[in-house]
Amino acid sequence: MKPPPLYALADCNNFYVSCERVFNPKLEKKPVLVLSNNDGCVVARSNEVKALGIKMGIPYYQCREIAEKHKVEVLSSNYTLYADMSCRVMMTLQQFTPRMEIYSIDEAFLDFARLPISSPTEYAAFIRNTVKKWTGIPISIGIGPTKTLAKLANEIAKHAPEAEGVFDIASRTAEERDALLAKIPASEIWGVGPRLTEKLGLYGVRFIGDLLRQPDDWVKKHLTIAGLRTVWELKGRPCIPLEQLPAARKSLVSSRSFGQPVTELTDLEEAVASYTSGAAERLRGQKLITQFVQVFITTNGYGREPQYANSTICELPRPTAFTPELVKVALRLVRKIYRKGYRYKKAGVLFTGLVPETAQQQNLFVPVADRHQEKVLMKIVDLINARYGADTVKCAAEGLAPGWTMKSDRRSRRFTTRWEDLPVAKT
DNA sequence: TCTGGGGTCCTAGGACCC
DNA sequence: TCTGGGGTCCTAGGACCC
Repeated sequence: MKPPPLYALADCNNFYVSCERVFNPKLEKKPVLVLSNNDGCVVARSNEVKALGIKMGIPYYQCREIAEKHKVEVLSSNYTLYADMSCRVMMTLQQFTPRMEIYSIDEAFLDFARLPISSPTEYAAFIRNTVKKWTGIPISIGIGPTKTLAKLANEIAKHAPEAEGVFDIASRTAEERDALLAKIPASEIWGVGPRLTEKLGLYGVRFIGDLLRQPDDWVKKHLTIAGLRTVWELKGRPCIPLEQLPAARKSLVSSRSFGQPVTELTDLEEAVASYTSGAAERLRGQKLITQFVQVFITTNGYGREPQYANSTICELPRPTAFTPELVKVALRLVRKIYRKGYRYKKAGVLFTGLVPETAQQQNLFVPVADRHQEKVLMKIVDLINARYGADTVKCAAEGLAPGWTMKSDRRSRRFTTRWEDLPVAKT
């Protein structure tokens, strides 16, 4: 007999803040927030910061005053550190189930259905303690018969103090579950964002209970097929399967806002060359090659100044991950769309039509031997940059001392991935 | 003054074809 | 005044996620 489906969602609490605290215990119990790239927006908040009413995603300048008043520790994001910590958490979680989906940098779904356990709640509590002990990262775990319900259970686990970080919605009776869902705002549902919340509100649908009372065809009409799946999941009917293998990537983008507005083509060229080079390195890291290169540039959409945004795309004669070729194409594209007289805020490069490097088509006009040389060259460049630090070797087109780089004034050290940055226990 | 980056999926509408 | 119908493919835009 097939056991009934049971999913656990493990979610790291305030993940980036927790990573920082592992290596800087002085931050414990203090208000801490982490900013996005370019020190632009708030992307992680400790509970103390949440209590101050500082909202997720807002631009930092809108909360600087209150942050300074309450002596909030403000940090730039350190993605190298977070990615490595994420890896440790995921490896730990992996010990507890043969079937797991890494959903994001700080979340994983664990299949609990086939495990020889008598109490999912106790098992989850054990997992939670182990992750904390092995990695230093606090997590919460929600358990449910579908992924959407496990997500919701996780929210409950995080906010109900008596839950102690674990909540199992599957073990509740139908009445208990209905009573619980009736009081939760529809905006908390996985897959319901601000737009849909507003739209639902117009129809008087404010709580999950309201939504579950709507007939299927009403849901499909107003929320599309994705919304209908969500509603079925909320009713306990699994529609979103566990994805153990990450889906094949379809696109890869590298884009940045500039620390200061850029007006000159030469600066844009350097930025685009640099993003292209970084994107190409990631492409190779995933053993992919790209068929299309797209470049986009844009002025600051928030400002009142004259606006301009454009993008253009080029199909390559054959898919590749060879940096010099990609940079050459990207530079041609940025020159094509550049217009003098604007203050540019952001540029980016998008690779689409990705295929595995092993699936490469032969091309009559490009000798196989040349391609082999390209591959060897890129491999050596990647090795050097991995060992001696990013940008030890790079294209001249990327510039030497660019003035357009992003702000990152308060970044912590790369404690776990650079020898020079190893934490010092005592000096 | 200051507003992130990197993804996916769905739909509507136009182009095009027979 | 009348002005086909139905299918596919592609793209842009909108919505969501973290």
